Amino acid sequence: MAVDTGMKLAPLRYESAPLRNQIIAALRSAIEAGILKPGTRLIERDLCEQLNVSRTSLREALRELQALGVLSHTANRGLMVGTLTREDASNAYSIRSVLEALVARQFIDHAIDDEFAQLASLGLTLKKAYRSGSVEQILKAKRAFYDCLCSGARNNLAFDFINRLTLRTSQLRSTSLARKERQQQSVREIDAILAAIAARDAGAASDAAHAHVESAAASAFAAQDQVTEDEIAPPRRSANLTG
Amino acid sequence: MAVDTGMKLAPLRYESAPLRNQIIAALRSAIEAGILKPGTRLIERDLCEQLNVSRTSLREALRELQALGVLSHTANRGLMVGTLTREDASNAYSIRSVLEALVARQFIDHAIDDEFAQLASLGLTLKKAYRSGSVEQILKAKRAFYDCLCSGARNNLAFDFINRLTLRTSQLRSTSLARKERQQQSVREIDAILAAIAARDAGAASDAAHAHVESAAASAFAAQDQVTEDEIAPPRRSANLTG
DNA sequence: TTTTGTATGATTGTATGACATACAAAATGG
DNA sequence: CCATTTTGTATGTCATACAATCATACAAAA
Repeated sequence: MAVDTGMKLAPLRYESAPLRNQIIAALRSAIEAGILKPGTRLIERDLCEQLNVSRTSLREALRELQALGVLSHTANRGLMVGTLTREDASNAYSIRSVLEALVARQFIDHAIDDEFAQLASLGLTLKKAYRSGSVEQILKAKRAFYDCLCSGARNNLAFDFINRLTLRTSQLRSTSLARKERQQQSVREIDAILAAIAARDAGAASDAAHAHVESAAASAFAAQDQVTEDEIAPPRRSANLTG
Repeated sequence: MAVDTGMKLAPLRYESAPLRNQIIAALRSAIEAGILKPGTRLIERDLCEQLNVSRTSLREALRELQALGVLSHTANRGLMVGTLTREDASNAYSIRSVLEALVARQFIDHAIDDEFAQLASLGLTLKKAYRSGSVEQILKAKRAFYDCLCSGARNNLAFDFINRLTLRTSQLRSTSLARKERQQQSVREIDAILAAIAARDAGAASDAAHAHVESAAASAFAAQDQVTEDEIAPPRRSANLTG
C-alpha cells in the first residue's frame, strides 16, 4: 500500500536538454542578437567547429530552424539566415494583428477572474520593462504577457503562432524596441489593451490589440529605414559565435 | 554556343529532392490518410526498415515534422503522431478564420484584374471538385485556390500559416470533407466569398470567409463525434507504410 | 503477499568516418 | 579574352558504434 502523506510533490520531470536544443537556442539568440545577420550562409563544418558539436546534431538542429522559417534553403548551396522582405515583415505584423485581436476576444470570453488579475499584473511588469528601456527585459515581459493572454484565452495554438511570427521578425524588433519614443507609446497602447480587457469590452480590446501591433510595425519600419543604407552588403560568412 | 530559340524555358532548377523531403511527404500523407493514427509511436528503427532509409535522413525528416507541430515529443520516449484535442481543433479553425478573412481583404486591396479572373476560375474548379465528391480533388483544388488568394493578397506568409493549420487538422478534414451535406454547403459558401470579392466588398468577403471556416469547423466536429466511440483505443505501434 | 533490487532489452542521443554528387572557383589552353 | 578542364568546397546519405535512459521482467528479501 502506498503512503499518502497528503503532500503534492511536483512531477520533477526531466527537462529534456538534448544537445540539439542547445544548438537551436544558440543559433536563435545569435540571429536575434544580430551576430548572424540575414543572408549569412551557414556552413555546417564551420558551425560544428565553432559550437564543438557533431555534424549529426547540428544538422538536426538546422532542420528544425529551417522548418520554423528562420533559415532558408537553396538547392546545393545549403542554408542561410532568412532574409525578411519588407512585404514579409508587413504581413507578419498584419497576421500578428488579427491573431492578437482574436486572442484578446477569446480571453474575455474564457478567462477566469484569477487570470484577469494575473494579466493585469503582468501588464504592469511589461510597462515597467518598457520604462526601464532594457530590450532583454521587454522581450521577457512581453512573452510572459502573451503567454498569460493566450492561456486565459484557452488558445495555446495562437501562442505558438505568435511566437513563430516574433521569431521571424526578431531582426526588426531588436532595433525598434530600443527607441525611446516607441517605448513611451507602447506603454500607452498596453494601457489601452488592459483597460479594454478589464472592462470586458471585446471590441475595444480587439481594436487596441490591432492598434498596438500596427504601431509597432510602423516603428519597426522607421527604424529599419534608418539603417538600410549600410545593409545592402553582400552575403557574409558566418561570424564567430563563441562570444 | 547555346541555342536561343526565343522561348522562355522554365528555370527547371532541380527543385531539390533530398531524400528527407520524400520521407516527410511519405509520413505526411500517411498521417493524412489515417495510416498513422494520432497517438501512434514512431520507432526510428522500424521506420528505417519500412522506408528503407538510413536513420540519419529519417531523423532529420522527423525533426522537421516535429517543428511543424505534426509530431509530439516526450523525453526518452521519442515521437508520436500528434493528437489534436478538441480545444486545439477549435482554435485551429478560429485562427484560420481570421487569417482567411485577412487575406480576403488584402486580396481586394492588392490583386490585379488578372488575379481576380484567375481566382474566379479556380473557384469554379473548386466547386466542381466539391460536386465530384473526391476528397483528393477537393484538397488539391482548395490548395490552388488559397495559393491564388494569398498570392493576390501579396501575403505568402499567410499561405504558409494556413497550410500549417490545415496540416495539423488534416485528420479531421479527411472525415468531414467526405460528407455530402458539407459539400453542398461548401459550394454555397465559396460562392459567397467569390461574389464578395468580385464586388470588391472587403467587409462581406471577410464575413464570408469567416462563415466558411466556422461552418467547416462545425461539420468537422459533427463528423468526429460520429466516430469517437471507436477511437478511445490505446496507443498503437506504427502500421505498415508500404501500402 | 508485497516490496525492493537487479538484469536485460528497447530506444533515443550523439559521434565518427566515409563516399557520392553537385556546384563554384581557379587553372589551363586556345 | 574566351572556353574547357581541374580542383576544392559543401551538402546528402549511409553504416556503425557507444552512451544514457527507460521499461519490463524476474529474483530476492521483507
